Amino acid sequence: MKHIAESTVRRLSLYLRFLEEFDAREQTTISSGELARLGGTTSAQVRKDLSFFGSFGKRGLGYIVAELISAIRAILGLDKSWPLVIIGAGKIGAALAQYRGFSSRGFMVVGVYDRDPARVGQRLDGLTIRSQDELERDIVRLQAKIAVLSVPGDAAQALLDRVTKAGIRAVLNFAPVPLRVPKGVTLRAVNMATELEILTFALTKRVESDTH
Amino acid sequence: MKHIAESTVRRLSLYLRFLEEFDAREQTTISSGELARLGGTTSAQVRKDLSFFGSFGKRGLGYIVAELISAIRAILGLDKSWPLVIIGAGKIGAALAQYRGFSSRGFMVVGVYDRDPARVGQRLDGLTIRSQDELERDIVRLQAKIAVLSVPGDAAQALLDRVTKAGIRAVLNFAPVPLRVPKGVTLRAVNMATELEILTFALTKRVESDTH
DNA sequence: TATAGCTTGTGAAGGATTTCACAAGCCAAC
DNA sequence: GTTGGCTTGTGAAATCCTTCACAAGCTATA
Repeated sequence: MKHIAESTVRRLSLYLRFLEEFDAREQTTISSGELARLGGTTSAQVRKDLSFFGSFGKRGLGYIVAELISAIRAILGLDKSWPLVIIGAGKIGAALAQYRGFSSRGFMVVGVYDRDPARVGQRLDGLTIRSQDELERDIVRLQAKIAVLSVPGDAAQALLDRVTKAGIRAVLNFAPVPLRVPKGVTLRAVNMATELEILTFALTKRVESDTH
Repeated sequence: MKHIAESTVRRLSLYLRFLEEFDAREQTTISSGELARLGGTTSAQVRKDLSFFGSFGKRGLGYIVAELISAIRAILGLDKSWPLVIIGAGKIGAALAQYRGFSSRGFMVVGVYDRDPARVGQRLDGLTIRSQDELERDIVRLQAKIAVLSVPGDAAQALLDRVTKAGIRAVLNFAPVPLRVPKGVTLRAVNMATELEILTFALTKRVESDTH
């Protein structure tokens, strides 16, 4: 398959959210134009995004909501269940472990780990916080491929190295440091400071261009 | 000024992080090649990113770390302090309110708000959770231009409308719903499900291309 | 069966971003 | 001061992504 841009995948995820809403309201068909309006893009963009993966619509009619949902789920890999481990049960890790939005989309938090012995054994919304010593064994046993890393920056790389050796193939990093992964492992970083800095850049530029 | 791509701003934020590390280690100069290696990009990209804003280096030598830090800070608007409000003191909101990484970069959490009367009045790391009724007054009084929105999806749009009317000009949205902002307001969304779906897409595609 | 009214799927065009490649310029050594 | 070794800044080329525009095809109606 040709390389797919991240922007396309991101939009597919967005379309899926709208489609699920439409499905709940029992609307059966939808046009690329409607999806585009909701998603803040153009109808051509919607059709192009989908066209990389096949043709799912009916000319003159649009898309059958239920069918398109299945199609996008399959494209994104959401037709399977994904066990994931959360490493670091601090503020962010705990918030994520208790976030309800995951299970509805096929993500299953199967383990939460912390290095602090005081935290190990505490319960977090149905899960018991486990020692980081158990990480490798659990990842192999549960066949987890996805890890969420929410530990202090100085611990992140070492833990990442350990879990990729144990079989983790995709990592969502919340630690505010850039990390290296071996080939074949996908890494995404969510960095609060960077997000805010993109905002201040926009604010700063706006003020400047107002005065010129 | 010509339009600047978001990818450029994102990289500048990343360079800044490396530069601050170098500064702490008292290294005085750095070349575009070194920055590129750390940031996972190319030296030409680093130089091009900077060239939109001026020329900050010395040929044959590279960049003076301290000077480049000041320059990038000014570009991103980090040479001022930015008061920000956090709306919603649930798990995510509370985690953000207690996150230490903000203040070091010029962001000052000046208020945390919740609609739940049981939460109002509780203390959160030096701040008292306030009622959402106070939002407008506080935003005007404190001249806050940035809001972090960490409320349930169904409450997000109404709160966003209120705070933009009160003077908020940039919003970081953690609610898992797409939002609309008036012209002149910058909106960024952080959506955990989308981030994970980009990972599963990568995982799924990898498996497929392995078997073909 | 023919027609009118929509909507998809997709090459081609256009626009944006990244990479290339090299002239210009600085520093250090002698 | 001259030379050698580096590194920047930047047009031009290449690549990537989005938008345009229209033929193809579906549905409904008569």
